[in-house]
Amino acid sequence: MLPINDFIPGFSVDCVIFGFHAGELKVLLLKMKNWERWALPGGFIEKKEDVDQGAHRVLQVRTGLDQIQLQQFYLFGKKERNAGFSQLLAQRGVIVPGEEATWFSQRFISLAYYSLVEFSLVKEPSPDYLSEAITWFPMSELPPLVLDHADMVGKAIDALREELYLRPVGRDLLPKEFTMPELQGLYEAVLGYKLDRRNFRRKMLSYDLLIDTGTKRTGGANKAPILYRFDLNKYEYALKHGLKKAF
Amino acid sequence: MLPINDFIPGFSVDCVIFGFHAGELKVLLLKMKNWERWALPGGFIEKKEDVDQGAHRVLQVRTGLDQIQLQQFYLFGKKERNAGFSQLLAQRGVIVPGEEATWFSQRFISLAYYSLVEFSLVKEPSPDYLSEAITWFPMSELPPLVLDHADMVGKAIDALREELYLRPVGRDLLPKEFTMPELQGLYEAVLGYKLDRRNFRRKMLSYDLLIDTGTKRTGGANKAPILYRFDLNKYEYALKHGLKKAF
DNA sequence: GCAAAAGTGTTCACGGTACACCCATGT
DNA sequence: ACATGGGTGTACCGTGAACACTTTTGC
Repeated sequence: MLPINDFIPGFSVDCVIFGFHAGELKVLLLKMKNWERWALPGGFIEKKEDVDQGAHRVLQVRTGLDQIQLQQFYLFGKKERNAGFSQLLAQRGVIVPGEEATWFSQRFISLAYYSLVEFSLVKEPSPDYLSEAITWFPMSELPPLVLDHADMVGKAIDALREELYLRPVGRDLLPKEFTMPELQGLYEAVLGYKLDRRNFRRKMLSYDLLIDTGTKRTGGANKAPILYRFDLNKYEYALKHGLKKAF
Repeated sequence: MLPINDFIPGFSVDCVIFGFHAGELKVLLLKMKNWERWALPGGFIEKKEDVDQGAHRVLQVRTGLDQIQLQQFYLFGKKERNAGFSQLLAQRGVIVPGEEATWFSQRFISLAYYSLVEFSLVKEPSPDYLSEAITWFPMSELPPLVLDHADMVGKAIDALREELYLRPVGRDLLPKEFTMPELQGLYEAVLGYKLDRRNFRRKMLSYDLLIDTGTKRTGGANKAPILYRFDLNKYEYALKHGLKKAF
């Protein structure tokens, strides 16, 4: 099963993966085996790898997602946060008594990351030994989660909203090409309220991050919106230096 | 010595404590015993306490600082970050071979916090088993630090600067009563550049966080500046909700 | 009275907000 | 043609940036 002896004991990582689809912000969750509870993709870090690097590995193994930006946002370290969890896993036959149950019954602290990924990047990966399904859930309709994972999602969205104030968002959540209304929908989904169409467009264009591809998206019963893509160099620069100054 | 068995293995916390004095931003450092290197106040977390709670305890024990807001900002988890450190400690007789040396020779990951404290709160505490002195250093003249502690200071100041964009700063760094020029000096010290006196004043007053105490600071060969204090309720509110919206 | 530094005021440009109007597309 | 939703324009206000003048204090 798990190569328990290779892992840093008592330490785990969990990833809040945000996606954007059908005008809604979604979170990627794994279904626990034999249990009507869901969990963030997470796992353990090997003794011989960097923590950040291990987080990428864990995410890749459990969701198939590769080459994803992961952003640390909080270490969850309450003493009782996983008390009793090992028993619950054992009761449901997910783990077997012995070394494995002992491993899970340690006190764990967990470093949480969040990430923005394009919705379509997630293929249905083969379920692993802990999970039997992987699904996007809208932020507004999260199922019951294990442990403090609901807290994690809450703190992650807070962190993402703050990010929005200082840096652009969208490159990793949208397809390469997208329309202005789609980008606005994303901002609205993250912020949780509506924005003025015309002012949003002007403001976004003023950042000088968008390139007009010259093509339009046809198919709707309305004027075909312009397809844009991000100027990746300028986007990177804006990520590093922020969009504006306060003083 | 250390109650090693009570600690979470392989995990530590470190605190970047910022103070403000004589127009400069300073960092609180402890001098290593028998060694021309300095370290951030840090330590280990007990198995029976929350991580955040343990960080407060560590800070209290090593610096005497109590009732301090601590803000997590990054987990330092590079694999080799403390490789060889145990030997260095042993060579200098800070620790003795055996259980203690084994403890320190584990791979450690370290959660870093930053905090803002009023300069005068730090009394010279009795040095502990690892350190022989405790001193404020100006950000611009940091001495050689152990491990990745210089990185920690760097990332902490970055985090603090971002904080300045969204929330007020000053309550914890200044005395109860302070003048507008003093507050401006603090902002300039954090940001690293000068601000316009008149515009700063207007902007700060517009936040509606300051209360005119009615008294002035005399003693300088110039017009006596007004003493202000923060409206603590409004300050708390601003901390929670941020100073402005971007969208 | 003079230097030093604080308090107050004014002007200008730009960005944000709140609108109304026109245009392309599919049915 | 018409409904739908995207693109463009304008007027107003508030904030931020740049800058000049007056006031107070200690020597």
